[in-house]
Amino acid sequence: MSEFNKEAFYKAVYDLVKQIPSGFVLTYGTIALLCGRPQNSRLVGKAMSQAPQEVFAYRVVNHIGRTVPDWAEQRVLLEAEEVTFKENGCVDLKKHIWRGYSTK
DNA sequence: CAGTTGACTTGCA
DNA sequence: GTGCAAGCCAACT
Repeated sequence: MSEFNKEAFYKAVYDLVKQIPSGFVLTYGTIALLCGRPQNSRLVGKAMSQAPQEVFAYRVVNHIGRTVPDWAEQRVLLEAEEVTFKENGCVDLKKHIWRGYSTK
């Protein structure tokens, strides 16, 4: 039976986010996909909301590069990591999307 | 225990 | 890229 533990998913998300190098970002959908739940992108966000400070939650953005609805510090932290932001407030995913899990 | 909400994604226009 | 609608699942009310 395919029992899915939220705890395992959360741990996988945290472990993955912790591995993100500076200057790179990842989308919730990508994280959810790598954790084996492409449809649970919301759970990734929910996990991040409960994530401890030892997790680089600020390196996680949504699929257009938009930051968290109510987290002004995130942009500052990303800018400090040489992450470029566009005038519309979106991160340049084309340059900063992390591919460490699958280098081609 | 049913309904609403949310740090989201995808598809269509 | 932007806007609207539908889908998805856990947590909250």
